[in-house]
Amino acid sequence: MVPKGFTALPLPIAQLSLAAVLKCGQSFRWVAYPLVASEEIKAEQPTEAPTHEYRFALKDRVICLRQDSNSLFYRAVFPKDVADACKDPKVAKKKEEETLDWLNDYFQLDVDLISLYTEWAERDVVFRENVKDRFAGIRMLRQDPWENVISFICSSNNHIGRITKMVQSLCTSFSPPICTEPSPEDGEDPSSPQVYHAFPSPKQLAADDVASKLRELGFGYRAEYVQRTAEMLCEEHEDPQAYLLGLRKLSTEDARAELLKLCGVGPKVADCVLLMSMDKKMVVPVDTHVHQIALKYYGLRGTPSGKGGKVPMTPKIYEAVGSKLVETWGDYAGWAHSVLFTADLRSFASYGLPTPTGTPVKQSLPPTPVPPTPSESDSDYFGTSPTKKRKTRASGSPSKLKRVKTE
DNA sequence: ATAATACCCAAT
DNA sequence: TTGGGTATTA
Repeated sequence: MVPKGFTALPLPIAQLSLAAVLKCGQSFRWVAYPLVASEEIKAEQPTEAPTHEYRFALKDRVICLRQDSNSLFYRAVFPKDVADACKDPKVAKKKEEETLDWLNDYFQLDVDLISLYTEWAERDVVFRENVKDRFAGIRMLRQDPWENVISFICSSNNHIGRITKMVQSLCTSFSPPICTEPSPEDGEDPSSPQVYHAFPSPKQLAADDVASKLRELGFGYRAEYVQRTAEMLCEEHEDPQAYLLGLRKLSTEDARAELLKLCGVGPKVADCVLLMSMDKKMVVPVDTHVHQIALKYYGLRGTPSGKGGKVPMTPKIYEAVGSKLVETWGDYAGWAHSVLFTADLRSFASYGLPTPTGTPVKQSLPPTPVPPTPSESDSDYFGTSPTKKRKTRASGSPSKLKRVKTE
C-alpha cells in the first residue's frame, strides 16, 4: 500500500536499492529515518513495508522517499510560502512534476540496471558468483557537480562517517533553512521537528571567513581547499554552477583537466566527480580501497618489490588499476566499480570470496586473457595482457593526458 | 619526471 | 599508526 501523502512509482528493488545507494558514499546528504514496524504485521512474509524513510534537501523542497520490493514512494515538503502557492492546483501540479523529473534525472531511471548486471555477470566471474545476487539495485546517482566537487574535496584521506558530518556542517552553517518537518514516525511525533538546509552555493562558501570557520568545524586542512575552490570558481565564472554543469558536454579528458585546476582536487576526486556528476560512466576512481579490490580479485599485480603491506599510489598504478577494471567491466565500468565498492563496504570479502591466489579467475566473455595467479614477480602490473593495450581504453588516467600548462 | 612529507582528524 | 588524497618540495 502507498504511505499517506506519498505517490507510488513502479520500480523493482533490483533497479534501485535506496538502502544501498543512498548510504554508500556517493552522496553524503541523505538522512535515514527508521520506521517503526507497523503493527504485528511483521509476521514473516517477504519484506513488504518500507523500513526507512530517506530525506534530502533540495533548493526549494525536501524530498522524502520510501520503498518496498515493487515501488518507490515519494513526496516533497515545501517551505510555507511555496506550500501556500500550491493551493493553486496549477502551481501544485507544476511542483509535483518538478519532483518527478528530478527523481528520474537523479536516479537515472532510464538506465536499465538489470541489463547492466547481466552484462557484468557475463564478463566477470567475481561479479557473477559473489556480487550479482547479493548486492542488487546499486546504481550511480547523477548528482549536482558543485555539491559533488565540494563533498569529495572533503573526502580526501577521510571516511564516510566524518565526510557525512562535514557536509552536514557545510549545509547548516552556510545555507539558510528551507523548512522544518517532523520525523516520519507515522504517529506524528512533534518530538523532533527536523530542520533542513540546502547545500550552500559557491558564493556562500567563497566568503573570506569561511576557511577559519571550517577549521573550527573540524575540516582540518580541507578548510582552505573548500574556501579557495569556491572563491576561484566565483572569480572566474559569472555562474559557477552553470559552468560546472557545462563540463558535462566536454570529453572526459577535457572535463578532467578543468576539474584538476581546483584546489584539493587531484586524480581521484576528479574522477569521482566525472563519474558521479559528469556522466562519465566508464571512469573508475581509484582509491586505496579499489586498489585492494583489484589486487585481490582481479589479478592485478602488486608492486614489483612487493612490500608487505603498503603500496604507495602512484599515477602509474592509478592508471593500471583503472585500465584493468575498464577492461573487465566495459563502458559502464564506473557503475560496476560502485557495486563492487559498496559490496566490499558491506564486507563481502568475509563471506569467503575466492581469491585469485590459487583460484585463477576465468573470464568467460573476455576482453581479457585469463589473469594467471600472481605467481612470479614481474615488473609490470598486468596479468599478461600482451595484446596491444596501447589505446588505454579511455578513463582512468589523469596522467599523460594533456600538458595543460595553465597559462 | 618519479619519490617522500606534511596536513587534520578519527579510529585501532 | 594509518588511512576512501592532495600539494609541496626534494
